[in-house]
Parts: sequence; C-alpha cells; structure tokens
Amino acid sequence: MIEATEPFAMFAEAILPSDLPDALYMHLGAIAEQCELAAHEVQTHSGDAEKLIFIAQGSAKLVAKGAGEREQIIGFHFAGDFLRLPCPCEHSYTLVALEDAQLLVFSASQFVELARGEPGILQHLLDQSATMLDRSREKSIVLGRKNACERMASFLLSMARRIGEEQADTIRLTLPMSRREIGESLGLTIETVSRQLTLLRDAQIIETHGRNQVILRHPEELQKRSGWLTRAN
Amino acid sequence: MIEATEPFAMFAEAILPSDLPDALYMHLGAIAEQCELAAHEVQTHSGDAEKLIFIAQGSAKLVAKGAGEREQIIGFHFAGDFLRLPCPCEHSYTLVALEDAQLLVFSASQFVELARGEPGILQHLLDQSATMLDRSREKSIVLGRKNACERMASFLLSMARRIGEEQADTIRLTLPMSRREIGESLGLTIETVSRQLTLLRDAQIIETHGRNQVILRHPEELQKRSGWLTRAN
DNA sequence: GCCGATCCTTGATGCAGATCAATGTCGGCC
DNA sequence: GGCCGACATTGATCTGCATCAAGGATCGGC
Repeated sequence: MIEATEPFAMFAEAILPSDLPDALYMHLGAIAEQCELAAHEVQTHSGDAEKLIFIAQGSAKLVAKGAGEREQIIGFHFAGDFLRLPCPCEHSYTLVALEDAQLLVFSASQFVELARGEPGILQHLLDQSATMLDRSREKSIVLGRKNACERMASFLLSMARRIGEEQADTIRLTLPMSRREIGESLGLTIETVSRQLTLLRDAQIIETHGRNQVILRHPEELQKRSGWLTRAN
Repeated sequence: MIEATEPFAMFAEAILPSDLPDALYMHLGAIAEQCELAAHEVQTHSGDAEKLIFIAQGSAKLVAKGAGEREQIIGFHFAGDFLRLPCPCEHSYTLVALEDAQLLVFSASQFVELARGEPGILQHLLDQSATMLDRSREKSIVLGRKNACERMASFLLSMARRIGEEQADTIRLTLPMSRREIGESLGLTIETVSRQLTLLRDAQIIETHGRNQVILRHPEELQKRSGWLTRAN
C-alpha cells in the first residue's frame, strides 16, 4: 500500500503546492493511473483522450511514427518530468521507456477539471508547458540549421543540463539511450552519430566508457562547437 | 479612444471568457501594451521579462538568431494567435512583422498574476500552449525527417489550415512571407523552395500568381506528398 | 569465462540539397 | 508607362551526410 502510493507522493512533492487541501490531494490520487514500464516497453494509453504523464522513475522517449520505418524522437524525458501526450487520434505519438520506468498517467481533462480551483497547480502546469515549448523550439533550431557536429555538441550539453553529474570541472553522463535513438532524436543516422563522437573523443573533448558513459572533459569547448548563441536553458 | 481600444476588444473576444468581471477586464486592459509594427519591423520588448503577445492584426515570424547570418524561423503567427515570447536573457528570439501588424503585449508574470483567480483564462492559456507545443513538435518532424518535397507540401497544408480560403475543392493562399522566409522556416535554401514550388506547379498540384498567391488545386495530393501520417492539426 | 546477439565503429560510395552563378520577373515609384 | 531594385527562377557544380558494407566491441546469459 505504501509502496503503491510512492509514485504519487513523488508527484505531489515535485508538482503540487505544499498547501494543497487534503480533499483535492485525494481526488488527484484517485484519478492518477499508475503504470510500470519495462525497458523499451510502449506506454499504452487507456482510452483516446489527451494525457498528462508524470515520470516518477526512469526515462522515456516521445516518438512520432511515420510512414514505413521512419521515426522521429520528439524528446527525451527523465524522472520528475511532467509532460503532455496529445490525444492519439490527432497525432501518432507514443511514449516508450528507455529503461524500466514508473509513470503516473492522468486524463488531461480530469486533471484540469480538478485543478481549476487551484491556480497554483494550473500555473505549475503552465510553467511546465513553457519549458517543454522552449525545449521544442530549441530542437527546431538544432534540426533546422545545425550540422552534425553542432547537433552532437548541443545534444551532449542538453543532456548534461538534465542528467549530468558535475565532477570538478567535468560532467559525467550516463546515457539511457542508444546511438540509434540519439540519431533519431537529432535527425542523423547512427553512423554519423558514431563518427561525431569519435571526432570529439579524438579532440579530447569527451571520454567514453562502455556504451553509455560519457565524460565531458571540456564543456566550454562543446559550447563553442554547438554553434549559435543560445544562453542557458 | 475607441480606435485605440480596438485591439484589446479583439483580444477579449478571442481569448477572454465572456463572463469575465468588469474589474478584471479593466485591469487586463491597463497592463496591455499596444504596439504597431510596420512590415519587417522588429518587436522591441520593453524590459527583459517573458512576454505574452496577442496578434490583433497582421502576421509575424518568431526568429532565432544564430552566430553569423544564420537564422531559424521558429514559427509564423497570424491574427488571433496568442504566443509566449521567452525572456530575451535566456533565448535570443525576436518577433518580426511580416506585414503591418497590431500587437498587444503583456508581461507574462503580470498577466498570470491577474488571471490567477480566473481558471477560465488560465485554461485558455494552457490550451494555447498545447497548440503551440503541438505545432512545434510537428515542426520537429518536418525538420528532422522530411525531405525538401515533403517539407514544402507540409508547409502549404499547414498554411492552408491557418490562413487558407476554401473555394470549391481548392484552397487559395495569400502568403505574407517571402521565399527566403519559407526557406528559413523549413531549413531549406531559397533555391530549393523555388525548385519545389516549380515541381508542384509542373505537376498541376498548385498554381502560383504573382509572388505570394498560391492556389492548392489538389490538397489531397499534397497530403500524400507530405509524408508521414499525421492526422489533422 | 566463453558464446552469441546486439550494438557500435570505421571505411567506401552515392545523392539530395547547398552553394555558386546567371537570367528572369514582379511591383513600387517617379 | 517605363525604369530600377529586390525578389524569384533556373542551371551547373560541390559537399556533407546518408547509404552500403564489413569488421569490432560490449554485455547478458549460461
């Protein structure tokens, strides 16, 4: 029982205001649908409505499936993220776990209905939307105007900001996604991703250990190579 | 005086709930900053905060400026759109008029502060964010995975949805942007845009008249050529 | 600790779209 | 209505990344 409510507690901690009335807290808990995904498992939404998904643990990719084999990864999401999954009748997007993950799934309309009286929650939701929109716009720049090297540098810096562990003036990354998934996110092939990593490694800017450990030795150099002058994020 | 308040009336019509208390209506009117832009003029934000911008008339492009000459157009916006312009200290985005335009500029924090008590407004704002996010995600697909022909077809269909005038089973478009701007939006060069339009014209799928009139003779054929299976938008 | 499958790296080649270079056309202005 | 400058089209060539094709590393399972 305590076990079962843990993801919701994490959600409340991360998203809900601390002064939320108990009744509303319970209501939100009641409409939250828990969902455990094994690595590479697809989140299958019950019903056809727009969903809000909180990632309590693990990580996931939001994928747009195209005709044939083509897939574009719209974004990666990590523990603590609260994202909107559009109604599947309008866009064929799916959420797929990168590693074992625990999710909390809300019907967007139910959630907003309950949150209507609580401006704090709505505002948090707005802030989340703004962050997602900024990331998505950033991605448009990456995909629209950057070359392979700049894309790779931008990707590593973005991951560093979101899941990097700082150590002295280097940053350690444990990437939960494969080279193929990096490529599908950056609009590159797996071969190009691999080559760019090799170039960065040869230039002593990064180190790689095994398949998914990367150490950014010179983040500032990556910044230079990422092109453009986007500050922060 | 009546003249001067007209854009705000349009804003209220499009965005605000009809049962909004008069006091709040006045408050919102008081913090709204009117702004007239001539074609190609840059919207220069007073102050450094995040802004919400309503386009009362005309059209605009949201541009990310890069190192050197590089520019990526993040999106086009038309009369009735309500968009968020991030704080210029974080992203170097600018809003530039495509043709003469009338805007209403709000400080995002002030606006949300006033709207806190009105779930209707906040929810509308959320819906707008969702629409923007969907468009931006769609753009990621276009830029990440589509070829020149598919990009052009997607662009024309998207414009048709937003500013097209249906006539029998054709759609007439009056594009307020130049070939260069189309290219900067699609991650293509002006030459490639031109060539793709020529190909579509030769295939009798579109007609062009002058520099910015386009008639979509066979929207369904464009749909086929736009790749992927995104439904609606 | 070996084995096999999967994932990754590296090299060779091809092509879509960028770039370079003229020429053509529109539309505003006198 | 003709002229001029900006914009658009068309053609020739070049290039970065995709694609094709082998190996090589990593890791989970036994």
